[in-house]
Amino acid sequence: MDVAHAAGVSQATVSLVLSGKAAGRISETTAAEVRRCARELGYRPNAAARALRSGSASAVGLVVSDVTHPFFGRTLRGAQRAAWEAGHVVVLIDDAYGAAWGDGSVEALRDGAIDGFLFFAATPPASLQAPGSPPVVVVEARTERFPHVVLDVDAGTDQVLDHLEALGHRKIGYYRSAIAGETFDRRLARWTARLHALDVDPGAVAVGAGRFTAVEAIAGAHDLLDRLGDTTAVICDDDVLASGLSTAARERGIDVPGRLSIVGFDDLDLALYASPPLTTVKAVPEDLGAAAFEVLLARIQSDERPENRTIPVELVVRGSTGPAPDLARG
Amino acid sequence: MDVAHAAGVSQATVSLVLSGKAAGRISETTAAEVRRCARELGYRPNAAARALRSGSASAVGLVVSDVTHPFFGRTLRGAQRAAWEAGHVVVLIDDAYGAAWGDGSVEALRDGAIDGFLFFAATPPASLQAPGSPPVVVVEARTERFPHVVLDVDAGTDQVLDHLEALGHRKIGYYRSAIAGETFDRRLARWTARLHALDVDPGAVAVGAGRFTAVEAIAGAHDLLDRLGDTTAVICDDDVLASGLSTAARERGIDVPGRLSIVGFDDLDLALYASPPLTTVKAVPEDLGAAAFEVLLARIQSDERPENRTIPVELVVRGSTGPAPDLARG
DNA sequence: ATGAAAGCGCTAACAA
DNA sequence: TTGTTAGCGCTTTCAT
Repeated sequence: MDVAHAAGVSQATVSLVLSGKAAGRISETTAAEVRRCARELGYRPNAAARALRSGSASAVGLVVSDVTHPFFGRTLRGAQRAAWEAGHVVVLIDDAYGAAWGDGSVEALRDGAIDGFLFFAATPPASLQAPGSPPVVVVEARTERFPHVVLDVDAGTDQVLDHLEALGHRKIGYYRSAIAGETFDRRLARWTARLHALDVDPGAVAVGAGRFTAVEAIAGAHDLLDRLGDTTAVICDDDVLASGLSTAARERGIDVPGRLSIVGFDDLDLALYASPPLTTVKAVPEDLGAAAFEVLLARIQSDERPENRTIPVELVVRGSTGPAPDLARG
Repeated sequence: MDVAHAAGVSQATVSLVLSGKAAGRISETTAAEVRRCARELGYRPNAAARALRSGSASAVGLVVSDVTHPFFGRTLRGAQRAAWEAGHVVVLIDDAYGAAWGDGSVEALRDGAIDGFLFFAATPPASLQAPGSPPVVVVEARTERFPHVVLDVDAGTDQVLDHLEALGHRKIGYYRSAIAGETFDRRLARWTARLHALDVDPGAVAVGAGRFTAVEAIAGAHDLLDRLGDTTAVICDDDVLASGLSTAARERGIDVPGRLSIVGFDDLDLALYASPPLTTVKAVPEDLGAAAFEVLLARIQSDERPENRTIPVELVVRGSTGPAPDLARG
């Protein structure tokens, strides 16, 4: 049960060898023997002791507003994988859109257990802004206080609007997220600016809001369709909402894209099941997650504030968008 | 910086108060003062030290075969929530269907950091069967070696088959998971038995296999449809596959449910976006996850092997199933 | 190239 | 009711 004893060396030697700090300090013969004994005895260093002594737990906390959303599942995968490769472990906290914060849940992740936090579209509690708090990186929200990693939603939204405009659409509606988020605010701002440029009153096109579940996305979409008017295209804050809109339109017999073009965001698997498949803005959430971890790691290791990162996105045109109909004639 | 000092008591008193073991041992006056000082100084106990000393990290590892699958997102949420309420933290490992195991990833979750493991449709490595290993509970797979929590897939499959049979279907095909899993084997066994009872040769109906991504689910569905023959209904191992089949059928102009009935499994949000919405077996993955954590906790605390648990499921009939067509006439 | 020894911040047994 | 004390298993400095 005792590697040091079995190998006939001191505890310190074992530590050096097993933590990879033996180079130039311990003879290769000894090191090999230590490793052999460790393997034989099934020895694994105690993480708690290591964390206590070294002050680093090799663990980061991921706070996600909704583990259930397909986008976050993939972001999580990217972050988890990057963390794993860097020898870090990932602690998951599902915030359920703020439901968990009332009692200061993050604080419960006690010192010593976590080297830093990643917030995925969730807002870090005030306590993490205090000096001496563990480092924080925010994903998909630009903040002053923390370094962040975001999708290039401005460019994505512009591409969507360019595409629709090229197809002749002017009355472009918006199906928004009912969940607040800086990322959604940015998209809204681009859309508003574009409508103004087109000399269209944003109040005169169909707008709606929905939450990220099928039932609510479809219900919200019906509300929006009730007020469709002469709107010929709707851009959506994500593919869940877009799928809801696509489903609602089908339920009403509204032809997509003949009567209505729909554009999603994220390029989730969902986009391919819709009929017709959704034109959407392709993001690679795995990259987003991985980049976020890298930034956090840089922050943990260097103590300097790392650069913010922006992950590119790309418009993918599928069947849900088409030329604007001439409603005056139709 | 030092609560004991600030409150004028010993370190031990602080420990007792802050870990809730003060009842009947420390005066309420003292306890209140300690708590006040702790709050004032922003003191939080060091988790690593606590874990080292007490031998329990209050953390469990969740090994998931695919964080990206909507079913697991919800299962994860259930487990995470239950763990949180019990004061435990959840460490996430995304196995990516076995991709991560080559280098013995779980072993890297070093002793002292994890009190136990939950395996979601992933197979615990041999090392966790050794005596002295942390407790393991397996989710959605029945095993001899470990306690487990599963959905009642037998009952679910039977309900599906009853439903289809009542609608007059005899040639019932099967769209299987290309990913192996005990849960899928069970469903297959029920289906095989039923076909035999109906005097139908399982080799004579349409069968296919697919993976849980849109692209592969749709591709696999097309393969299956190539060999549709006189099959009038297909049951699917989950809603992802069923959605793929629904999409593929639409692409081919196959009427659902007029020509082909489709049944899914899980009742994911996906089921509602399909057209028509999918008849499926409703599971509540949050319950599954929560139950799994409870079983693990029981195992951690009592050291006895806890009872296995089975979570009930329920058939939800929607538009994707209908009476069997009379193919001879058609 | 290796060992001895101190101590990270807690908890629990024992004293008072 | 509270304080004293001895470690938990490691890493790290300082000797050798």
